[in-house]
Amino acid sequence: MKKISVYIVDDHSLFREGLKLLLSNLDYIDQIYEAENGQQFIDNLAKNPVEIAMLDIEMPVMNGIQAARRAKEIAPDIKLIALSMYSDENYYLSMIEAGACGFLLKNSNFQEVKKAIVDVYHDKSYISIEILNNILKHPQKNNFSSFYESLTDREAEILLLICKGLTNNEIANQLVLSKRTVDKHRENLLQKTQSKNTANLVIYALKNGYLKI
Amino acid sequence: MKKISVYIVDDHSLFREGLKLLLSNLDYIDQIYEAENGQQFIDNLAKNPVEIAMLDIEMPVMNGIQAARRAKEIAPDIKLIALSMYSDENYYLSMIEAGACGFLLKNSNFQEVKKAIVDVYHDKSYISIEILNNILKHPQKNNFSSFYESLTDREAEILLLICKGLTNNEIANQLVLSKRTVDKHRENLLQKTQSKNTANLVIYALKNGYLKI
DNA sequence: CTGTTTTTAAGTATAAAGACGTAGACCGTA
DNA sequence: TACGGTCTACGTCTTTATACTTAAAAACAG
Repeated sequence: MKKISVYIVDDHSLFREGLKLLLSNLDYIDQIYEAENGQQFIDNLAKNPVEIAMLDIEMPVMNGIQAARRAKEIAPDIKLIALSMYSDENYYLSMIEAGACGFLLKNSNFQEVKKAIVDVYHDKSYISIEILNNILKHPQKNNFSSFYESLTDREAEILLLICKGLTNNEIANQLVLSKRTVDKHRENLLQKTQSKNTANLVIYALKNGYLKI
Repeated sequence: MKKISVYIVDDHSLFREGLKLLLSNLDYIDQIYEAENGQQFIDNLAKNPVEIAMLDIEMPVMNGIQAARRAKEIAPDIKLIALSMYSDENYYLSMIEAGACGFLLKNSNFQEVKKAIVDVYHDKSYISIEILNNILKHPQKNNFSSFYESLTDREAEILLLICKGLTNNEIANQLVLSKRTVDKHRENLLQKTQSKNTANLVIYALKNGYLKI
């Protein structure tokens, strides 16, 4: 079997180092490159071509979804494996659409990682059983409607400020808008996210990667 | 030098496996045990005594702070290293109070991990420079006042319901209380947690382990 | 250029939250 | 028993948030 080169893209250095060491012990793994965010990965992908990239979804600077899209533009044949947390459930469809064909939870074991790499390398898709379970348990969270009604940039911006505890008035001042405009954005946010109030909004923001704590 | 046994307590299996492999290559490391949450760690600590435990702060079932307290009860001489994310800044004091004397960010490199283990083993404390920076940048978030005014059981109960998005009226109905009582509890919560509003309360609940998502 | 989405803004309501203060009941303990 | 802390409850007033509607710029894609 031809050896497989791999890119590990994750913002936690320890995680990268550990995974790299685990993979380096496999005889069918060739080069292993690291990047600490999507931007760094994209910037160096041409220089370091790989068969497989393992992408964390939540990362600073450029997240896994954007990175996946760009990677497929640069190297259409690249295979992408998403490394997700439980909390990333709402991103799965975006990742599929961006070209990922492997899905691993970060708390899956190394056996699964190896299987994912081999499967994906052979043009099969791999999804860890926990993720599948998760999707089946929360079908409403993974349907396309919620996916298509994603938040606009402005809405995401305002959502963040709401989560920081600013009132509509304060947000309006900060963004130089009318308070009524912010009122409306907030109302749309509640509707889009199926939230009843501010508390629900904060939880939504957290679960959907808009807010990092 | 006597060899050092280490417990790795983290809910991400891949992270554990990677760190374990990294550590196992060091000649001064003896046994390496793993647990995927605080409960599992505490349950097996007597069976697997170690010099050093590396504790993730945010974990399901039992978090790092509770685990640290219990561990010190079971094995007063154990040395504890907190493995934190950027987001755990509000936990530092709790972790110090719980007995941790090492602080590592998960995106620190393996060099730092090694130094932390050696330092902590020799009764020195170790704190990664990024964490120190972070504390110095946000001194108000790390003061003792908030730490000493911990919440009562009732307050914690009501905090949870607030986070779930219930209104004071709904909470009053659910707990068979007057709405005015819930009003008062909420007011006290805001004061104790130094929060301005519901959004701040939810964030507080998350950062302080009252709420798990 | 045209249709769509996003962003902006406002009117008019009601509901909920937040900021003061006060005070009795209960419970463990010093 | 007396004290401190918690839990309960109420009054009043101000500020914020929520719900419903309408609509005009602005940005953008086909």
